[in-house]
Amino acid sequence: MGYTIIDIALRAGVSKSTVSRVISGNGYTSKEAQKKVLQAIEELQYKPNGVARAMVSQRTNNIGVIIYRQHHPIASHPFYGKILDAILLKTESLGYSVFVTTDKEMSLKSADFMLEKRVDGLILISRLSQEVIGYIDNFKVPYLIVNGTTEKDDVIQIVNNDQKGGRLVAEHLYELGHRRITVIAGPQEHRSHKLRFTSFCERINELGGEILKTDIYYSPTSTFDDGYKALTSHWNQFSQQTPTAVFATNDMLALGAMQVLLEKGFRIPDDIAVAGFDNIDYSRMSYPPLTTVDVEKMRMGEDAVILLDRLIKNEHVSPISIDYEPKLVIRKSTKGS
Amino acid sequence: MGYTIIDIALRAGVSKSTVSRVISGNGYTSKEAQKKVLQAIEELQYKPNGVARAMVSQRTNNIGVIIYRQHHPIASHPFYGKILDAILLKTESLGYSVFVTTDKEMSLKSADFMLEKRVDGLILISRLSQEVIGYIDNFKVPYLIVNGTTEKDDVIQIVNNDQKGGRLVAEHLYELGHRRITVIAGPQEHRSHKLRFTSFCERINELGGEILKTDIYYSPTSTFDDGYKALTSHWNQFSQQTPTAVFATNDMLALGAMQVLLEKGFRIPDDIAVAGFDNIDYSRMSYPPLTTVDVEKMRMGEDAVILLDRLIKNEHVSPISIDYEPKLVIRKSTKGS
DNA sequence: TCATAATATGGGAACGCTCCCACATGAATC
DNA sequence: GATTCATGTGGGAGCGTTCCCATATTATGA
Repeated sequence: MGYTIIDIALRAGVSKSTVSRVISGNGYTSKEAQKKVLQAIEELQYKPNGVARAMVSQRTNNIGVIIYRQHHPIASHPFYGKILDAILLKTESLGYSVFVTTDKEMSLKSADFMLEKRVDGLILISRLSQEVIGYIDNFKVPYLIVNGTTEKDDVIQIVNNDQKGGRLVAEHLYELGHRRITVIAGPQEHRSHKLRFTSFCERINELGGEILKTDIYYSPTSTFDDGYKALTSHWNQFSQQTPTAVFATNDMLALGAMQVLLEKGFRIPDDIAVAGFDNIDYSRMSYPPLTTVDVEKMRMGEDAVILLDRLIKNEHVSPISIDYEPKLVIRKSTKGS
Repeated sequence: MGYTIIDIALRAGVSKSTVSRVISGNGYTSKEAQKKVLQAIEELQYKPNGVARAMVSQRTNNIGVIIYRQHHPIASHPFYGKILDAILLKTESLGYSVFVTTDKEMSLKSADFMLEKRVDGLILISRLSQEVIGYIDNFKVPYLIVNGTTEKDDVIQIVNNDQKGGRLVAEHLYELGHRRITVIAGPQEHRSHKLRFTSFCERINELGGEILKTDIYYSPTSTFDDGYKALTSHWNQFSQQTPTAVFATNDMLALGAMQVLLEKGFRIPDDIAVAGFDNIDYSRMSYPPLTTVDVEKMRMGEDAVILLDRLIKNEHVSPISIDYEPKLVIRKSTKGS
């Protein structure tokens, strides 16, 4: 294998303790010793062994990210992938390495993986099962949850204010004069979809409008294809009493629905307006670009890392739950220029 | 901290050696001892310490993935993110955990990170600088390169056959009767963009056509916005001698260009056809859906893991370079239904 | 000049595991 | 009855660090 601290010590003519001190910067070392050690390190291209370090220091400087996945997409997911990006960026600056795992329903395997590898902390993304969370909670590893929920009330949770977002879309569409609105509601077990959906409907009611039961299309999953199917499978009904707007609880569903409408020859937004939620990258790339609600994905990931770092360092972390103000992003799918 | 193998030994009334044997399954153990040990493990919720294991076995069961990034997007990148997804999926089944890092130009830091963490192997994605590759090559860590290149000829490289793909698009557009084609050429330092671009032009020439120098718009980067800018910044010129087709060396550029065309009121494909390359998820979600060349992103990631695993286990790996047959995916952006 | 502090260095234990070796038992073989 | 072999067990070294402690040297101040 590679060189060890002892090889460096031998070559520099000092003890391994001195080498250790030079490398870590802890304790006293003479300029002379420093020079010799540094030179030896350079010559041998020595890299400290992180495993051995972790062994004695009881700190791996690794954090684990577990992303729940229902089916395939994980890292490349336009929403979770962004959060992951932010995590990767932020951890780098704090000196952590990141283990990324994904988790299928009910599996404790990914958690075990992380626990055995002894990460310093864990970031759980999306709706992991309570079983998994409970399991992780059993070990004393610090962790927090991003865009998911748990009954445990002492766990940091980072979420978007989805109620507020749902209301923003409702107000926007209502102001534009839409009175008959079709809603494509994503998986209602999922906190975000549920909140977006219910707050949207409530706000419409408050404003004096109404969402008809028959205008609500539920979708058990929330992909582009689901959005596409939601409209095509209800097409007869939909086309007979064409609403003037469609709201989907995330952008993917909205984009799928929009493709159906475009294929059928509807002009957007003249014939029908479409709005989504998440402000994923692709929402602005469609034609027309999609009106949506911006969720601060990057900030979620960043804050997750910052807070986890505090948790790991045993510093006090006061707010147990963080949520971000969503922002309505008006594009041409609801309002032509 | 948590329990150790000694706690288990004490509780089960055996020696730590026996516990170790039960856990690993190596060596002889009596049914009786097994039962006692397993029970103790269960009762204490013991998890073997991966760090200590790695220390003695000299195997961490971790592999590192370094993705080159020019600017921001990394994990969420529609192309590299997919490869990462496949890596994550495949490593799980082989028992590895994955460190993910990103690398800015010229930075050796991420490599150092991985090296110090003592990963068993490395997957390098995209065009990492030769400096970084050379640096990694210095240490004896097994590694391979996905969708990138190096001068070293003993390094496994997994790539798409971009020449073939470029030719496929050329043939498709030529067959459809397009004789005046605008090409948006992504960063030419990048192997893929260069090969796609040159092979496309060559094939057009072979077929008897010609790509005019003035119809080539170079773009130093390859995002949606770059595609958008490529057309808007050349708009006067472009609109005067409108070509009948646009080919961009990746889907993002193509989608950006397509948005400009749609904004300007062009009908696609009737007025102008558009083709991209990569078959990213979003290529089929645009309207009209984008004709493109499918690159087997998932397979690239999967094969990378399989081969790296062999490398790590010191098994023989014969083909030094793998490339995949690209497949033309014809959608409505070139051929209306 | 002698205590005291600051600076500098080396030795050795410890982290939690694996694996080698020594040893003990009982069955099988000669 | 002695020798071999399969089965089972425990002790101890070692993986490459960090960190504590002991010790040595030099500087500081009465």
